[in-house]
This record gives sequence, structure tokens and C-alpha cells, in this order.
Amino acid sequence: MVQNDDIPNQMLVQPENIKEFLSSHNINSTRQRLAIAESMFRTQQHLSAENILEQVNLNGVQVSKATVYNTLRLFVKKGMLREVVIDPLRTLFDSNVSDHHHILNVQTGEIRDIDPININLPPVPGLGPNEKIEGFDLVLRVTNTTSPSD
Amino acid sequence: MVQNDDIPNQMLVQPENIKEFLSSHNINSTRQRLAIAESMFRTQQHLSAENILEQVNLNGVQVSKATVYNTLRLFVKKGMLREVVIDPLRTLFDSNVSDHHHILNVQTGEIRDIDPININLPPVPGLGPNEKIEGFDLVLRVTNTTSPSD
DNA sequence: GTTGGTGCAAAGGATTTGCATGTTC
DNA sequence: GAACATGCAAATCCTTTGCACCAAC
Repeated sequence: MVQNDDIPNQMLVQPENIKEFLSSHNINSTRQRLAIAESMFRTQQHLSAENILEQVNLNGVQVSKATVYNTLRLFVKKGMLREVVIDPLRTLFDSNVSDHHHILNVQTGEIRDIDPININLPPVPGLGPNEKIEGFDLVLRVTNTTSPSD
Repeated sequence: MVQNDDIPNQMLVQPENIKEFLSSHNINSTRQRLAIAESMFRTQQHLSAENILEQVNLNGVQVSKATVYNTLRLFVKKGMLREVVIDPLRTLFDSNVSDHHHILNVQTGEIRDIDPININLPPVPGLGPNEKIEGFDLVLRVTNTTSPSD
């Protein structure tokens, strides 16, 4: 039950800790995985495989796209990463695996995390007799009211 | 401005009405569009382009996949169809364009519509000063409590 | 015959697969 | 050297683009 009120930087893994972060999840450290993990867990963002590849390359590490995908999938399987289905064009990966929801700015395309909103769902009409609610994904669509110039 | 107050089964378009349904949305009828519209609007489902192609082919109409995609996009643009981003593998199209949300059965993969839930969102913490909530997408993840055998 | 609309083959892009290579015992 | 783990080229699959064809005037 690791839940912070101010989640911000707790999720961020310091570079020197990445090796043990991987090993604590039963993942062998390799050059490629370290580079990918560093890009992924250093900042709290929603990144595509393409984004990760760019960052890794900027750090001077040579990795193939296939490896980026396979590694991100591995991280998801190990519970270190969460897959986010918002953008129909690509899968995004979220290093925040705690319970939370998302804000999508439909103008800028920006996606941000928000703390779990305390919603008590009213009785859901269409629920089958044998179905139990496991959780819910919520995406708030927002627009800019004014030009963000001031 | 064609909009019904009680949308439920009104969305289902009878085959003989499909032509005028299209023309009322300023869409010319063609063999391909009629076939696609028939498959899409006859039943209330969430269908992928692939699904539509299968149905159209079953009805003995020859249409290319590109045309299926382009036609579905056209229908979305005209407000006849809604794009649903839930499945990371493919885009789904929902013939229910009224305000509503979705149930995803994580075991079966089934997606169903539910009526708009009357949620009053508490003040959202991470909202920017210039951002206004336009709406929200809600996906309830459900599981089967018992085997659905009885 | 020119203009605009329509359908689709081919291109493009995201993701996965299968295999070659490296590592461990 | 057998068994397993790892990385990536090539394959696959979803979706879009660009252009050929057709109809209306």
C-alpha cells in the first residue's frame, strides 16, 4: 500500500539506484535496460516507445526499437510501468503505477496524472449479475479557456 | 442539427432508412457506404474496421479495407459514429453517439455502453488555471465473480 | 473535357516475432 | 556444449495517403 499524498518525486528513481531497482524486480541489468529505465523513471511523464528511443539515443546509447518495446513490455509485466490507452495512434507508458487518473488537454495533447478522485459511483445500471467492478479509468478532457499567453 | 432526446433504439437504423439516414447527413449513397452503414447501424455494437469488413463481406458486398476505414472516418466526422479508445490494438467505432460511458469486462474483452453516470466531480487537484473540463471518459473495468455457467 | 467525389493499392507507422548471438554452468 | 537469456532484423498488422477512375455539368 505505497501511497503518497504528494506522489511527485517519490516515483523518480535516482540514476545510481536504477540497477537495484531493476534487480529488486528480478530483472537483469544490461546496457540497454539501464538506458531505457533511466529515461523512463528519471522523469514523471507519459512516453511512447519512440520518445524513449530518442532519449536513449540522446544519451549516446545504441538500442533498437524492438528492444525498447520488449523492455517496456517487460517493465509493465513486472509492475514497474503502466500502459496508458488514450492516444489512438500509439501506446503510452506511465511510470506512475499508483492508482490515479488522467487529464487530457485536447488542444495541446498533453496528458497529466491526477490523484485518484474520491468518486463514489452510483449503482451502475448495465452491470451484469455476475460482474464485479474492479476499478475504473477516468480521463478528464480539458480545454484552455484563454490563450495561455499571459 | 439532428439530435434525439430519447436516443436508445432510435440509433438503430432500419435498412430501408439507411439511404435517407446518409443523405440527412449530407453523404452520398454508394454501394460501399450502404453496406458499411448497414453493418454499423443495424446493431448497437463496438466494431473494429476488421469486424465491419467481415460483416460486409458476409453480406456479399465487395469493399476494400481502405474504404472501410475512410468511410468510418467520414461517419465520425459527420457525427454519426464515435471513436472509442479502449483497446490498445485497434480503434473501435461506437454507433451510440449520445453521451455515455463504457464497461469493459477484462476477462471476456467485451465492451458495453452504460448510460451517463451522474457523477459530480470533486474539485480536480491538478487542473491548470486556464483549463476547463469539457467532459470525461469513464471505463469501468469489471470481472466475473462466478463462472458464467448457470 | 473539367471539376469534384469515391474507392482502393500501395505506403507508412506501430508493434511483435523469430532467430542469432552471447552467457552460464 | 546445453540451456537459457537477450537484442534486434524482419515480419506483421493497423491505418492513411495518393492517385486512378467515374459522374455531373
